Amino acid sequence: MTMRQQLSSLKLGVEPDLPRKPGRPKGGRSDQTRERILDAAEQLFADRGYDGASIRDVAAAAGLQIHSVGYHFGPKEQLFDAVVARRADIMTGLRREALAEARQRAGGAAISIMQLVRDYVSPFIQSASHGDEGWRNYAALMGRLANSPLGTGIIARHYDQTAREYIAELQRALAGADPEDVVDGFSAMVAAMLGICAATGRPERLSGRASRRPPEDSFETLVRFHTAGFLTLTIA
Amino acid sequence: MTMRQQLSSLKLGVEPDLPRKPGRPKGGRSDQTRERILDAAEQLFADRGYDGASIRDVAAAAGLQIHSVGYHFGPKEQLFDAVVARRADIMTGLRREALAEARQRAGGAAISIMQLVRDYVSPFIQSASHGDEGWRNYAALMGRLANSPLGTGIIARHYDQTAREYIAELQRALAGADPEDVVDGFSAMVAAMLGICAATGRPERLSGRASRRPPEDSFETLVRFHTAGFLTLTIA
DNA sequence: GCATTTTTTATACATACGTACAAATAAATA
DNA sequence: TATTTATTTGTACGTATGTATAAAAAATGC
Repeated sequence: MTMRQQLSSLKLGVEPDLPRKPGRPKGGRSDQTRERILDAAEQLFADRGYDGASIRDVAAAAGLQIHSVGYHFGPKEQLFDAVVARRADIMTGLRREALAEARQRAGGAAISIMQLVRDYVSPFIQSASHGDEGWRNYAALMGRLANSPLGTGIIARHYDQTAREYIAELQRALAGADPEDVVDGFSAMVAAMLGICAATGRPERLSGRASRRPPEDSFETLVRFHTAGFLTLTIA
Repeated sequence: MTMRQQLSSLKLGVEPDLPRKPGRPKGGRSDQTRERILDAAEQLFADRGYDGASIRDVAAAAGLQIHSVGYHFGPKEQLFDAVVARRADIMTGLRREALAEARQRAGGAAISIMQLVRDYVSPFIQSASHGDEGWRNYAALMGRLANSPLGTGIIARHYDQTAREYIAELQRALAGADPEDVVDGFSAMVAAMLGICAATGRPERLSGRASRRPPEDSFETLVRFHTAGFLTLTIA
């Protein structure tokens, strides 16, 4: 029995609802099907990676036949991109909104480092900890994607623009700091954010804790920790 | 043409040397074969992930027939573990050595935060930047493994013990800080370390730089940044 | 010098994969 | 009511996968 087969026998959180009959569904039922496929793909890609999750697994987890996935999303790569894009758009919206508000409050002055760190990281960690299972799967998927060649292009497409805006504000608030250092600090912050939400169990093992520390607690630590890190970059 | 097939046509750094004949090679030639297989597997696992790299690809990259891989390493999972283990042992040795020296220098007193950060991170970043191609591939592989379920057990097996020793020293140096915060800081440090060596090209894109920043420069920034982060944890 | 061991090649097998095609069915449209 | 469109099912195809078996060939050991 291969590892993939072992994994395939795992229960998935996406309940198959009902076996459905062929035929055009009434109303926008197809949108619902698309969401179900994306949910199932999100979980499987997060758990097993792009190559480890098959289209068959996705279809089965969504309670559909194989070809329905291809019908709605085309080839596998497009399905993967659709999974990432769905919540990336939401995430980017939240971050841009927070940035706009912070800019307004600052009224022309530089935004504080702590505020920038908080505003960038908070939507992700809040979604991953308070959101539904889909958000948790999405967070795990993004963590897995972070250092992989496959993820690079997708992340660039969906997240780089907003990242650059935050970096510009960080550099403004850290006048005198080497801009490259600020980028490194930003990268460190993102890496820590993804690590917190990955739920690998490593922090528990390293601290001897029995249960997982609430991501909100780690979030507060992350904000303090990385704010201090950024501030030290101004000291040449 | 599938994506995997496109990738398969890429040139690999492991040159096939010569087609060899069957039969027992003289001397410890088999050790050399094992190293070649590990080198090829290291690169392919780093580039394409566990499921994305096939045993056939590994064998071809090493200039061998398919079954030679299975002969030397058994099933695929054992090959993967052997790839990780080979350099993990070296890395762990360097870190423990550095820690022992630092303890001796401190002579019973707590080791400085900056020293601990430097000693833990330095072997990895130095190997990944000054070492041969194998070390670069290994660093990329570890980054890819960091947030994946598959990597969790392997990392635990090879890296947790040393990590706990460093964390204990960090907690000693940060008397008064919440031990859980220290673990979060350590996790952040490791995540940043892996991100620097992943060579995804994202820092270049975010900073507008044409070429990659030398990892040594990022290393110095990481040390400063994370030392400041740890120090702020003592302020309740 | 002959038998044994080690390592490699060559081939085979059952399964899983991504994708495509044809048919069926129900809603929407006219 | 007749036609079209949208969506799902069922099946099929060629290829790739992990693993196993059999054979061959070179070095070693007695």
